[in-house]
Order: sequence, then C-alpha cells, then structure tokens
Amino acid sequence: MEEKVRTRFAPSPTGFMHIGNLRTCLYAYLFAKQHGGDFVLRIEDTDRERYVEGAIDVIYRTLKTAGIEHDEGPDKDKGYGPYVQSERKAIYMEYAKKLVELGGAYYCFCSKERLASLGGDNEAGVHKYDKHCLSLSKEEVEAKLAAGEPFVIRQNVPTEGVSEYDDLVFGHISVPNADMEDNILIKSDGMPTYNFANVVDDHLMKINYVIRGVEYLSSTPKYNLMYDAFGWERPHYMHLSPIMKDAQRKLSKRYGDANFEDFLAKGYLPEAIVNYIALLGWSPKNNDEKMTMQDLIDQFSVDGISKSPSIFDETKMRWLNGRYIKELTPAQFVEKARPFLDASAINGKYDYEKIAKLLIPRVETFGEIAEKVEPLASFGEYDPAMFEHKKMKITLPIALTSLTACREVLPSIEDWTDETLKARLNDLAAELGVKTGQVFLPLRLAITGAATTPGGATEMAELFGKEESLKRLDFSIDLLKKALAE
RNA sequence: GGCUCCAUGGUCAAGCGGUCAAGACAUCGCCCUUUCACGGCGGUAACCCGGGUUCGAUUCCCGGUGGAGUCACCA
Repeated sequence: MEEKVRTRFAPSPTGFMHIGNLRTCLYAYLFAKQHGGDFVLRIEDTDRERYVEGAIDVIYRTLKTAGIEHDEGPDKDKGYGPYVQSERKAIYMEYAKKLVELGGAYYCFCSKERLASLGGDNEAGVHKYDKHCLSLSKEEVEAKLAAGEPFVIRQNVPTEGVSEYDDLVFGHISVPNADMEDNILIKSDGMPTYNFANVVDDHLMKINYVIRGVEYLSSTPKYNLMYDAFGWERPHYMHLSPIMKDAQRKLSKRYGDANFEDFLAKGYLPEAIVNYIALLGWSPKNNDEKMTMQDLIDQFSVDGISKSPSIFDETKMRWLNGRYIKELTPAQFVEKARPFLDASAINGKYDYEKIAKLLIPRVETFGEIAEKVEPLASFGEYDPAMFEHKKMKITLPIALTSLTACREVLPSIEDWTDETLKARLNDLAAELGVKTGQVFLPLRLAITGAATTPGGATEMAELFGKEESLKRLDFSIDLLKKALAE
C-alpha cells in the first residue's frame, strides 16, 4: 500500500519571504496536494543569531495571501509537534546521543583555535576536520563531559567509498565519502544544526518527499548516512534549481529585489505572482500559461521541472499580471486597486468604477495607475498647437469648426453616456461631411487638454459629466479662437 | 581549487535518434483606431565547441568551455 505523501516547507525566520523560497514552498504544496497528501509548515530557527522578530508572521501572511494552505504547522498541531525547532531542542540531543551510540556520530572537544590551525591546507583555503576526537576513548569522553568541557557532536562520515541516491529531478547522484566532512550536528550551545535537525524532524514528522533547493543536492548523501545509521527509511528527494537575478547572480533577499510582499506593493495580484513563479523552472504539458492554483495542482509533474537555473523576468510576470487584471470586473478592480486609486492624483474624484473600466485594458500592474490617471487630474492652459494633426488632416480652423458644432449639439443630450455621445457625434461627423476622427479627436483634446489620455473623447466626457465637459469645451473654444486671432 | 550538477532564440521553455527545432514574454512591421492602450495578423531570432557511436545526432558517450551549487558551531 502506498504511503500517504507528506511534504514540508521549512523556512528559517530571517526576514522576508523571497520568490525563490516561495517557489520551493509552492512546489512542495502542489506535490502534496496532487497526491492527496499533507503539506507541513515547520519553522527552522535553530540559529538564534539570525532570528528576526516578526519574520514568522511574514511567513504566515505570505502563505495565506499566496493561497497556500498548510495542513500542519505551529498553529495547527496534528500530533507531530512542536513544529518550531527551537522548541525541540531536547529531542535532537536525545537522538544525537543515540547516534553516538550507534557509531554514526561522536563527541568533539576541539577548540576554535585548533580548528583554525587546520585551515589553509589547499588552494581554496578550505580545511576539513581531521576526526581528531574520534579516537577519544569512552572513558576520556565521559571524563571531559563530567568536567563540563564544552563540546559539539559531529557526524562520523566514512573516509572511503561512495554514497549514492536517486533524486527525482536530477537523477542519480553519487558523492565520494572522502569529500564529505564530519559536520557538526549539535552545536556547543546545545542546538542542532540544519544538518541534523532536518533529518530528525523529517523522520519524526513522517516527511517522505523532501523538496528543497539544489544547495542540498550534494550534502544529501550525508543525511542519508544518518537515516541509514538510525535504521530509518530514506525519503525521496526533489531538488530545485535556483531562480537567478541574471546569469551570474542568484535572486536573494540580499539584493532586496525579490520579496513577495514588495511585488504586492507594486500592484501585482498574488495569483499572478504564484502563477508566474510556478512556471519558472517548471512547464506544463500543454501551452496554457495562465493557470489557477487548482490547475497547478492537477498538472504539476516532476518531469516538467527543469534542472538548470532560471532567470527571473519581471517583464513576463507583468504581462501575466495584465492578463489577470483584464479578467477583473470594474467592481473587482476597484476593490483590489483602491489603495492605488486613493494614492493617485484623482483621489476620490470621479466614479472609480468608470475609471476602472478605462484602466483595465491599460495597466499591467496597479502601480501604473498613478501615471495613467495623471492627465485626468487637472485641466487648464495648454498649447493649442496640439489640435493640429497631419494624418487626420486637422488644422486649427477645422478643429474650431468641429468644436463649435459639438458645442451646439451637446447641450441637448440628456443621456450623458459614452454610447449615446458616440452615436450623436458619429451623426454629427456625417452631417458636417467630415471623417469621424475630425470630430472626436479635437473634442477629446478640448475637454482633457492632454495629448494622451486613458480613453477616447466620449469616454472622457462621460467621466467628467455634462456640466464639466461643456465648461471645458467653452474654455478650449476660447483658447482656440485666441490662437487663431494672432 | 576539490566535489556535485547543469547547458535549445535576449528571457521562460517544448523536444526525449529522423521535426521546415513548438509555444509564451520581449522586440520589429502591418491592420484596427478619436490619443494611449486592448485586440488581430505577420517577421527577426536558438540547439556552446570538438571528437566519437549511428544510415542519421539538438537528442546517446567522452573531452573542452561556460554557468550553478557545495566544501561553516548558516540554513
């Protein structure tokens, strides 16, 4: 019988949640859900020096808005807790001692100084621990322990042979044992290192599919050695290539350029971000790129995961975000973009839903709202030369004729909407015997005073309302007359 | 530097011995058009190099080159 799939996301609370981390989390979630399994959240805070206050809240918040729901975690204990490593200290020590008894680890009392003297013995200046304390007899160890000497516990890695395993995405991996160091499992402060904690926790929490970054690809044999020493069943592994900022640099929080919440602040929709990062390093069988979380769960597959690093392309994410925005109704747009609308120059002015209708096909992120809406915020003196339009064959006199005709016709219109206005203006163009553009273009310019606007003449007119539109029209006709008189 | 891994257009990527080497983003051109957009149509653009294996290599093997990861009392 197949074992229930259990995956986990195990971030360390060191600050913000960056995109690479989120993608790892997403894949672990997708894999678990696809197989009807459990997705566990575990907090790896064994390094108290890197701990950042509030970081755990960021993790919860990110998961929630990204639409990733964990089945278990510090806030949902299903019997495998605690799910925060700092609260499991005693557990690690217990298992470390067990591993020592089993011969898979040993106590080490070497001083920092002695360790430092081991360094620099090759070109890269890399040193390897010499297993000095492995030769200590049981009595010597007991004596040192009794004397209260500070100690660490190291893994005892064989010096010969090769360790191998099969990775779900990278295939067969084999590493010479001689290249692996006797890493520290328990630090002198009694806390475990990642090397040890992840093995113990994954086993105790019954994690059978370990999904994480490639940085662990070559150290995984060491973890397997521990599973073997304990007599535990090894989990399946799925390592993921990094997301890069460019060909050389990895995307990281160090550059402060890839935090999930930063993208939210720039006006990206969480669904779009999740959709985009799912596609970075994985591709579906078909060519549909816009996918919901459910689509992702259904279609996720290990063989679609790529082995090489992928460069993060914000331009493409913008495009995808634009597609999501285009599917929003004006009401939904307003709901989601309200903070951006309020922060723009039109704050509170005009009907937001009407603005939304104009903005939906014109912005790819909410962050672009401010600039799009800027020309609508004010009206005043402008250069009448703007009315000249070669391609449309519009000169200042022609513009004046059109505007004057508009001024006569418009006041009688009761239903001041885009559709009605458009119909009437089309008729007007026919009556005047001119191209429609020769009426619409001058009118748009006349009531907006701006060369480019997010919408046409009649849309702008509807937005401003009848009274304001006519007022502006009068202003522009005067401006044009003055210009022609000179 | 040792070890592990990777290598298709500018970017994300299909491909898994025989294809005119998909698709998407970006870019360019045209159409639509009342500006800006949306939309539609079309174009430019790729198998890192050198050896093998094979009737035939982007695909398999080896070497080179390039890139990533790792070599911590960080994860």
